[in-house]
Amino acid sequence: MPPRRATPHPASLGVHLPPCAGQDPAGPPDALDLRRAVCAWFEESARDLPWRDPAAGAWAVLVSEVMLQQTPVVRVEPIWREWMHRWPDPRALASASTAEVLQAWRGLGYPRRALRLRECAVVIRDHHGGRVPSEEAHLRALPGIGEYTAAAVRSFAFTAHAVVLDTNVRRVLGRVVGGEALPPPTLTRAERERAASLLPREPGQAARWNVAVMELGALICTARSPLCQDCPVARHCRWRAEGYPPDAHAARRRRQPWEGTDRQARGRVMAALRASAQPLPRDELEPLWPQDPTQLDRALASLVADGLATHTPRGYLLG
DNA sequence: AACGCGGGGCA
DNA sequence: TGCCCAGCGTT
Repeated sequence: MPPRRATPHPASLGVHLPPCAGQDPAGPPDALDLRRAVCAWFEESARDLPWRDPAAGAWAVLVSEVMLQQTPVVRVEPIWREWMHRWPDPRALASASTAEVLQAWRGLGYPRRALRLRECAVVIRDHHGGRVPSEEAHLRALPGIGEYTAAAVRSFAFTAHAVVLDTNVRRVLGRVVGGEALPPPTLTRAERERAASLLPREPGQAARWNVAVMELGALICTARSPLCQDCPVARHCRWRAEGYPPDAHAARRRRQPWEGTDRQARGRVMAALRASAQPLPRDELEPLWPQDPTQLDRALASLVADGLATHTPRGYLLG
């Protein structure tokens, strides 16, 4: 049984997806068993996340996906609810100010995503009649929407046939099919081909599989300490069968430092700007980063360049 | 292909 | 402390 669990009732996805039946001939012979097991597990163990509500709509899905880029679900959920209440559709967000949007993004990290999300809203309003597009090319043309997010929106919001390859899916497939502890540092063609070969041909089944395998990676097949005892596909898992060989790419995986970096300085400045209703003179910013005034200036300049801060005669402002 | 970009929680 | 998290855009 999964550790943090879930809901008294089965989770739902999209509108009328068929149950995970399985006569879909795509993929290796084993694939059918694999899919059935993962989907059955999902039915009873999935988290009841609000953006999976069938009534949520494509805008809700798009907002959730952008927020979830490199940010854990638990931190996204309350902010997502707030955004949906405040800006229930693209037109609403398109009318919001930069400062409002950045203020409301608090705690999620990577605040440039908030600006891009509002830009998405403007483009959707001006070029797509206020509705989230479903074509891949149109989605990819939106700021901040890359390969993963476009596929996720197409699959989850439009029940399209799309290969959804996030960090969870990559890890699950890498382990179960590839026998590797962790996926390579950058997404490879081989991974795309593997995922495509496992994707059910029928779009509804594909969408179901996508969300189910992603959830498995999030709850059971976790990066740090996988719960193989509770895993519905442990008997299919090559990594397990081969005795859990260590991460082959460990040497090439590089960690990003934090202490003393420009990123930390930027974050500190942003927190101060968010907390202040009025412009902050540079003198009042200096105590935030006493160790290196040059670095502070660099951080300020980059924030202004990114559109996250404005330099007025009276000081720096959010947005 | 590699790098910059937040921030919090947990082993 | 190091690692991880439903990645993207730029170089």
